[in-house]
Amino acid sequence: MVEIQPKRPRDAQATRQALLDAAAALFAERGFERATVRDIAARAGVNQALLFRYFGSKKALFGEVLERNGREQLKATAPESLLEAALRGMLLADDGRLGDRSLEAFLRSTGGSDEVAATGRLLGDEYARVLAGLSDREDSDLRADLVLSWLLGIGLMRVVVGKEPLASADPDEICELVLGAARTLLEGLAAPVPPPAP
Amino acid sequence: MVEIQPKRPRDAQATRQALLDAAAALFAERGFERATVRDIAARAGVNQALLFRYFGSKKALFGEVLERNGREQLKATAPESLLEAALRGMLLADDGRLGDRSLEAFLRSTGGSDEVAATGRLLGDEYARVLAGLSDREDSDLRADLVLSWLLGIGLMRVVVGKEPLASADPDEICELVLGAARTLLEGLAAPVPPPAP
DNA sequence: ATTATCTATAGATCTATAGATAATGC
DNA sequence: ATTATCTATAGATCTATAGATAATGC
Repeated sequence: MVEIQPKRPRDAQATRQALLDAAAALFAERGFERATVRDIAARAGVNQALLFRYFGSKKALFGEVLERNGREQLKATAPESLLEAALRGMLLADDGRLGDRSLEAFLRSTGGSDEVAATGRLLGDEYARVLAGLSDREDSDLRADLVLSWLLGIGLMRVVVGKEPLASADPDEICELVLGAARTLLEGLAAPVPPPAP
Repeated sequence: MVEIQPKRPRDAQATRQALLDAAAALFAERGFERATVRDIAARAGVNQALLFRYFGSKKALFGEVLERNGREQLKATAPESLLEAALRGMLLADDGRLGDRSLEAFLRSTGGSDEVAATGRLLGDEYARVLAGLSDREDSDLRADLVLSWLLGIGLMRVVVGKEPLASADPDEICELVLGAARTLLEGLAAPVPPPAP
């Protein structure tokens, strides 16, 4: 299964990028702790010492991976589409798709170290701020946090834990259930319990 | 900060229990990987070799911790109260409280190993089955999974990540927002968007 | 005599670094 | 000459085990 790597020309920039890509994939597959620097370097097809030369430490590399991918989606998506885009990105994580592997990497790494959690918190703040902008309620920040929590929880159960039937459920079906409830929560409609029909 | 341990009488049962308690606390604080067997044994006030004698391996100990605490709450709570009980249990996790530390342990350990995730899946199945019983919809199992995902996501963001304002929010306020939306989701009321008021 | 507990250590990792080697640009 | 890349290894863990020690029950 080991591909014969074509001799790569000396190119610091390309090596750096290869390390970032390999790290993104391995962190997503195994989480921070179980993805070793040797595995990452091997997948990138470069020597393990270069990882430290270009990123300083494994934690610093993780931070760059998370920021890079996360901010990409944030900048590329309009606020009112962010919720659906983030949810669909996560629901498709299993496929060969790239995209929001950073979220998966984060979910598999949270327990690992406080610095990992801190990196995730920064990104979470940005997502939540956008979501809060969709709400007019005075507690919009809290509501946004709850919606964001739901997104991450669904990713945790579906992708990391593999809980059935959620793990195999149709993305459209999940979106319909989740987006409806989430929008209701954000827009502050109190989702009143209707009087029992006779 | 190290307490002088009173000489403990030789008691295999008590030692086993002390290890379980220490493990529950440390797994919750640091997650599976970062809670070392030496730390656990030290907190229990016993020798590290006893952990292997009584539980076989660190993973087996983790499994027992998770099962013991999780099933306690499941058995002690009526189905219609489970959602609120689990949510409140998690919201109070920061306090000196014991209770549902197992959930925290799980959240901090998910990335760690597939066996850890598998243990969590078993427990999740039981919770979800109870929640699904509250719903009459044909997709009640999926709806229950989504509610359970929300619970875990909130725990992840509040306790592990420390996302503000969620981390410091009043439990009652969170319960009001979450329980309303979750019940709506379970009971299958489609949370219709009301027509815009003039 | 039984068995709970402890000592000592094997064996396997993993991150990170110091310094050698070799490909490029001038 | 510069600098991208590689070799070799220090140094620090951590889980798990084999076998010694010592407290209890008969």
